[in-house]
Amino acid sequence: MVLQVRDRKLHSLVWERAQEPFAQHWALPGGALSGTERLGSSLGRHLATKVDLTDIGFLEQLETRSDVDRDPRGRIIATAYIALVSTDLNPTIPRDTAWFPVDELPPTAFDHASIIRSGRERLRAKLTYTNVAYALVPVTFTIAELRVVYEACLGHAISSTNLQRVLLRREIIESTDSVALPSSSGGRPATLYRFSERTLRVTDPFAAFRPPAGDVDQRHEARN
Amino acid sequence: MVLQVRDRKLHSLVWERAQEPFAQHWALPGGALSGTERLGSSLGRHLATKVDLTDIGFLEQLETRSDVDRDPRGRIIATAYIALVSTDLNPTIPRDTAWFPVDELPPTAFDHASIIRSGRERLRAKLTYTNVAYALVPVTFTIAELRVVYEACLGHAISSTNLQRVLLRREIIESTDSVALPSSSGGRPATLYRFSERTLRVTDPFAAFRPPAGDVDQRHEARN
DNA sequence: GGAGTTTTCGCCTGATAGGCGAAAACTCCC
DNA sequence: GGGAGTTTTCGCCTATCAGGCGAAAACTCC
Repeated sequence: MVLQVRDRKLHSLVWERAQEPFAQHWALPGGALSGTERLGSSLGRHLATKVDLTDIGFLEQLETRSDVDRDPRGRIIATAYIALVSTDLNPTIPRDTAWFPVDELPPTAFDHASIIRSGRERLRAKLTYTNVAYALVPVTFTIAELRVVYEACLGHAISSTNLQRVLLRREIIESTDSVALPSSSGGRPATLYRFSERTLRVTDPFAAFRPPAGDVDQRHEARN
Repeated sequence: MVLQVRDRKLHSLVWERAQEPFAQHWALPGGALSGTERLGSSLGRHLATKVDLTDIGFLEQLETRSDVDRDPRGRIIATAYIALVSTDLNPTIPRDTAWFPVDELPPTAFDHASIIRSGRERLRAKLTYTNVAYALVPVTFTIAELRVVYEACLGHAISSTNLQRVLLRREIIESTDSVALPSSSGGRPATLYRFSERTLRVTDPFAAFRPPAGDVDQRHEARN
């Protein structure tokens, strides 16, 4: 499932199926697994050949569906992934492919609508306690741009004041020296920000239940 | 992966393999998927037939492994699940089966050690922002018992004072009228508590980025 | 130069994690 | 029966962080 914020809405990349079952319905990109390939790289290959998407900022396994009747042809097991694409990319896509807002999906094939809902929830959750947003925006961005992305994914309005303060306080983003080009509508030119890290980092979800201060946590030294 | 807190440590149920590959190594319980079964019920069947574990309080898909070389016999794809068992259950298990502390694992088969690490991390995370602990303790329990469970899973000491206050404040647990039998070591008899809900409920991971107060969130009415 | 826009910053409030210590309610032993 | 020791529970206080509000800053356009 390839997700990108376009036109202030969270979109998913979908393919129109030519063959039965579900001909003329929209399906998530993907395909059968070759015998010598891992799931992750299989997805990368499918995307690179059909769409010119080579730099995916974030790729994560979502879940595996095994319902017996999810495919009328018989038992097909599918593992869904989430891929996030930055707003500054606009890959050329084949004619049978389209971006659809996740909240205004056309008739979908298989259980793909349900998978997309599940993926959106995962993304919503991760936005609030990780820095995944780095994969959804360019390397540098303004708070206003970042706000649009957060609003599209979370599905509700948020204040740019809060967004800026919270992310700065958590040291998830940091300001650069440069400012964005003044917009045509006037207003103070926005500072450009960047993510301090562009790899996944989780903010401790709760202060609660943390080890007491000064505890060295001997039992789990090899934390990873 | 069946997890239970025993003797103040988080344990995983493992089977000793009789056949190659990895004969005499310990592996996670599980088996091949029958043609007409979903992954979840397949796990239930495998557990019920070999071990008398019928009431699993919590069962959740963890992840699917697809590395080409994870099984020397060839490409085998495996989907791992997490099952949580309450401390008051002690199922009879076959002779080739054992509970091992997740931090003191014997030589394990395949990538199962890595899967167990991954599962432990998932459990740690969920303990801090959900009420999953309901599946690890009996219906009623004392704060001291609950603390042992949390400490075993989190891997560090926590204060029962804080645990009690935080979980009560979040309305995750509530006190009952009864008290536990006085322990032989003396001390004030502990109040018995229960989880207000015994189905998974997530505490909002952060206050940040919430919809502004009074916002009805029209765009995501059909939240599920 | 003034009006309108957008961004940024500072001040304050409210909620919550969590440390510390005292009180409560027991058992055991002399 | 009266300590002494244990364990649980409660109250008080503090530190941290989300977040509302408003003012100042820095532009464009007329």
